Amino acid sequence: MSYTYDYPRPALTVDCVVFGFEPASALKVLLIRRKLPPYEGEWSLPGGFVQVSESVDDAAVRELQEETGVADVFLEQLYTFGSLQRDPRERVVSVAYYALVSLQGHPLQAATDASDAQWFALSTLPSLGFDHREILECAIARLRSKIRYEPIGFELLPKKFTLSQLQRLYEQILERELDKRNFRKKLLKMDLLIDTEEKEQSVAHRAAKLYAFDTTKYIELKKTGFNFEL
Amino acid sequence: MSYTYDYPRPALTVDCVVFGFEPASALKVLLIRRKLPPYEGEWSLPGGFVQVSESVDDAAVRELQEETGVADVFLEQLYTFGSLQRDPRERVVSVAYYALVSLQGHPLQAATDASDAQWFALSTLPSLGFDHREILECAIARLRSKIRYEPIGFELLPKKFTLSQLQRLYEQILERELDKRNFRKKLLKMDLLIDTEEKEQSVAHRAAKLYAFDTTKYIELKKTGFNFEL
DNA sequence: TCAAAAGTGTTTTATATACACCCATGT
DNA sequence: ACATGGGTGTATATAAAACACTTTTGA
Repeated sequence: MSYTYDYPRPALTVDCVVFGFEPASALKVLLIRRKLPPYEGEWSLPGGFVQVSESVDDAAVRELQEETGVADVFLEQLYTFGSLQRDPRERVVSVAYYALVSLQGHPLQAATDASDAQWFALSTLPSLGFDHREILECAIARLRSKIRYEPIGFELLPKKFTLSQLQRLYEQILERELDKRNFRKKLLKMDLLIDTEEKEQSVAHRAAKLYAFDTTKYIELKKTGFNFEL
Repeated sequence: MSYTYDYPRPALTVDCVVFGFEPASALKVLLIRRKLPPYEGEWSLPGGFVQVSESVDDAAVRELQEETGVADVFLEQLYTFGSLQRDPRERVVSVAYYALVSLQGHPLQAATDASDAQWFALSTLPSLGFDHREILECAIARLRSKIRYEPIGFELLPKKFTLSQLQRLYEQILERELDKRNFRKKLLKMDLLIDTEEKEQSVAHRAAKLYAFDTTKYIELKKTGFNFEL
């Protein structure tokens, strides 16, 4: 690697695809309305410039907090988008991240200016500025494949959840129906769900048991070669 | 996303982890010896600055060609390393790539200055400058997981190869022994290998059949939901 | 008492694993 | 004729898939 000191550099940004799920609703993505050109008034992913004084990961956390109020969530690097014409003004390379949040307990009003941030169901997305549609598709693909071999789905649910909520989440992300008995059998067999001894509240039918994911146990099992697979 | 025009920007580089395999030898990585500080004289991954006029992908291709002479190979983005103290001189964010090359037919002498590029077996790596060891570990992890569900192993073999060569490649990457009969059964059942009707040359034992991977057929099958899994 | 979702087992089918010998070729 | 790796099949165990009814609860 050879270094030159003052040379023209691409600008560096982060963009975040924030997935939110609320049991009994659809999987959603958080978008913000742009206040400035280009694409003024259009929807785009939250994001912004990486400062020289912060790591790229930190920049993603900061932008997410600043633009949407979302904090303390699962956030993972997705892919870096580095083609030439991504931004109409100048050369911008963007490191994309995806976040998973449970919509029970992450109200949007925490946002700096919540009026400009909004959740959209994946089926009714508006058109997006820049190459953000492509970034979003990339994030959906990652979520869809990763949820099958890592227990990241739980990040989209409240700490205590029912098996039916978990199943509906998987069905939405994988876009196919799953067999209830086989799904429960497989999950319970892993022995990674803690029975909280509590039940769902105020439902107009038999109340379901609430479970919690046993993260500690999962980490232990993983060390011994265990693979979460669904 | 808000934009400021002239603000201090991190430098942006690409780094490439080039894996090479030669049947009957070990999996190797291509390193170059640094001619300039920092880490002068030490080994590091090939890489360099991203120009404003080229995409990040193109920068990776270019640096690989310039520094090692390697061209026309499988090259895929790995991960972006964006922590603060990666480079002792200034803030540098690096987009890492990994490449897969068959050592039969990619002689190193094609390099601009081959004397400074060298293949190392994974078991006898020198210490590396920057955070390149971490990048390398990340690439190994990616290769190890991806080879199980995408047919990228063939990129490390000559176009025509024997089943034993393929098996030894998998065994090295996965770091465990595989059963010969089961391995062959599984692969042949996928019906993605073309029997070239040729045989291995000049070996001191029964000559093995040479196969070629049927990329066209794989692409077709993938569309219909087929999954390469091993 | 009805509606709505929770919860539960067994059979069948497919896939993964374990395992040992003969074959072809060059020296 | 011997050493070296090439090539092959079957039996067993494990996991996936298919499938329908009873239970609980609130309205």
